[in-house]
Parts: sequence; structure tokens; C-alpha cells
Amino acid sequence: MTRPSEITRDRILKAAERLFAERGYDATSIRAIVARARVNQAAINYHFDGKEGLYREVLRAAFRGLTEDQLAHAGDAAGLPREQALAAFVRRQLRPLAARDEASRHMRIFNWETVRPTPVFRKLMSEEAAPFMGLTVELVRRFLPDADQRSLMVAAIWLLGQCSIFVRNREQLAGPPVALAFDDSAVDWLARLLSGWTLRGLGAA
Amino acid sequence: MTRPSEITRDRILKAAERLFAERGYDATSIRAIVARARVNQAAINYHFDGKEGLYREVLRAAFRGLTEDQLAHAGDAAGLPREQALAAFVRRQLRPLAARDEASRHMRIFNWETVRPTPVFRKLMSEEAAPFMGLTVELVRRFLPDADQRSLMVAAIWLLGQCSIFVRNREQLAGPPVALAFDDSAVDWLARLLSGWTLRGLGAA
DNA sequence: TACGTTTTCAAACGCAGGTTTGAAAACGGA
DNA sequence: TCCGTTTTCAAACCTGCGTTTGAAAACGTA
Repeated sequence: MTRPSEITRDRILKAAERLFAERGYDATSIRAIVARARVNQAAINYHFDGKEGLYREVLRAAFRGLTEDQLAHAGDAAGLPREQALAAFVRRQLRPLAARDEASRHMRIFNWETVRPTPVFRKLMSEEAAPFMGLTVELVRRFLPDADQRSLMVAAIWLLGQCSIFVRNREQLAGPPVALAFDDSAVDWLARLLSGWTLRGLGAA
Repeated sequence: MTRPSEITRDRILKAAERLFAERGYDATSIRAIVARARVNQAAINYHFDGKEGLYREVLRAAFRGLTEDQLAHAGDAAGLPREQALAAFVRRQLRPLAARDEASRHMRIFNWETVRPTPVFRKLMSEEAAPFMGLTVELVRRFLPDADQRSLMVAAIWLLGQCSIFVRNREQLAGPPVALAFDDSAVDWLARLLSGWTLRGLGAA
């Protein structure tokens, strides 16, 4: 693989990630992507075999980026008291709230998919979400040692839901009638609030 | 207003609601709508002044349908003990889980919008979401009488998030790796579980 | 029934989308 | 340097989109 062609490929991927995250698959045109990447239009078909092939690559990267952040800390969590482990988990889930970074773009692409999953996504999900769900289930199990598997699963989703509603709706929440805007310190504050309610809810405080 | 033209209008609205819910605004074509409604293509421009105007009407209906269910019971809630009021609220929020009905279509349209709100939606939201948010804030205030306005708002959203993650992701949750399917009794069970955790979280049990 | 208005219709328009093409340019080993 | 391969490029192609048009049909009223 020669050097310059890799650069073109990468520019396309970067531009596509931004645009797919911002507008979704349908509303993002090939022409918009190549304009942003400053690359010839035919390059997408050459390197990715069309728009759908490009999207597949972007989705893979987003999925990896999102879960590996939590998975990377799964080891730490085992060594922490359950209260601290949960607080850290919540704080990490809320991270895309403040930062306009790669992680928040990945979350955004993910959000588009949860509305109407493409086949590409379903496959990725059933193959690679298990470790992440497993990690979350193990976390809540430390608070509900006697619960059955089904309840644990619900508890894990419950925990994720409390965080995701803020992340997913960040933009709406910034406007009326809610008017909640988040900088780093506001995210810390929110994380403490949510952790507190969750800990009490699970009977740990 | 004559009779048959109202029928045409209604057929268009019904078909559009289904398709917008299923595929979102961008991926739904005028041609698909008129094919489903068995109506001439120009009828959409005639009755709704274009695709966007039609979407506005669909969005309005969806919004009304979603909130009026809760608003209609706002009166009852005031007469109930706070624990029962909250449990009833949660149960109502979870309603679209079991039914494949109008309510679940409305939720779906709503979901599309939360990913990337259209101007139409933003306007509707800032104008009409206030009563619904107010109702939810009043509910949590009964558990957190000393909290400031910002915390109450967060608590209200927190409560909504716990429910919405199950409703929004119903289809994904049904498959691997989670495998949670919901019939009426499962929804009751889930509502009790969530209510319990929430009540404890807010310090009421 | 007669007539102005409302509503439907088939056809076409202009545009933006994804993809294809064929040649030019850049590359890299011999 | 030479030559086969890889990569880029501008232009065109075709399809499907939302909208417009102008006339025909249906309607409601007097």
C-alpha cells in the first residue's frame, strides 16, 4: 500500500465521520464529503466501493471508539469500591456532553442508528456489544447480588438510560423550556447527582 | 370544507405518519406517500403546501398524541400519594413498549427528531413542551422539596430517561445480546422495577 | 340546470443525488 | 529511465427527488 493513497483514504474517512455524525446517512451527500475532504468525487467509489461501503467503515470506527473507552477502564473498576466504580462509569458515559470531540461524534453516529438500525449496524451490535453490556451488568450486580439475570439486564439498561438521555438530547436541553447547558464542571455536577440517585436507587446509600 | 377533500387529506396524513415514523423525513419520498395513500402526487402540494408542510402537520399530531396522554392524567396525580403518582407516571411512559399502535409511531417520529431536530420541531418543542416538562418537574418536586430549579429539571429528565431508553430501543433490546421482549405483563413488571429504584433514588422508600 | 369554485389528475420540469467512464497523472520496481 | 500498475481527475450519465403546470373533473349553490 503506497503512502499518498492512504492519505486520501484517511481524509475521506475523517470528513465522512464528521458529516454522517452531523446529518445522518441519508442527508449526507458524496459531494459534501469530497468537498470537505478536498478529494475527487470518484475517490469514494475507488477506495470504498460506494457510499454504503464508506459508511460501513465509519460505523466500525465509531463503535470501536465508543466501547473501548469503557472497556479500557473495566480493569480499574474491579479494584475500586462499587460506589466509586459506578461514579466513574457514569462520569465516563457523560463525557460526550461537554467535549465536542471524537467521542461525541461517535455517539452521534450511534444515535442515528438506534432510530433505524441498518443491517450493517445490527450485525456489529450483536457481535460486539456483548462485552460492553457484560461490563455494565457486572457493575450493577455488585449492588444487586441476588437479582436474576433478567433484572440485572434491566438494571444495566436503566443505568445507561439515565446517562444517555442527557447525551442524546444535549442540543435540545440547551434551549427552552429546559435551558441546561454543560461545560466540564456542569458535567461533574450532573455526574455526582446521577450517581447519588442511582446508588440510593440500588440500595447502596 | 367539503367531505371528499377531507378524506384525501386524511389519507395523506395517515400514510405520511407511517412512513415518516418508519424511515424518517429524508428517506421518505412524496412518491412513496402518495402511493401508500393512493392519491395523486400533486395533492400533497395542494393540501399541505409541500413536503415540509405535510411533515409539520404530522409532527404536530405526534406531539399532541404523546403528551396529552400524560397531561390528561395530571389532575389525577395531584390527588394521589406521591409514590402512586410516580408509579402511574412511569407506567404510562412505558405504554408504547407493548403496543404496536399509534403511540409507538408517534414516539418513533419523535425519536428521529431528537437526533437532529428540524426547525419545525424546535419551534413546536419550545412552544408546547413546557406543560409536559412542568408536570414532570412538579412530580419530582414532591420528592425533592428543597431542591433548586436546575436540580429539579435534571431530576425530571432523569426520570424520563429511565423510561425512554426502553421505549426508544425496544426493537434492539428484543434481539441479542440483551433479548428482552415486552408484553403487557412484562411492562407491568418493568414499571414496578423502575418505580422502585426511582423512589429509593429520590429518597422515598 | 347552470356556473364559479374547489379538488383531482397526468405529465413534465429542473435539480441534486450516486455512480460510471476513460484518460491523465503519479507511483514504484526493474 | 522505462513500463505496468495504482491512483486521481473532470466530465458525463442516469435515476429519483420535490415541485409546477394547465386542464379536466367534481362539487356546492342559486
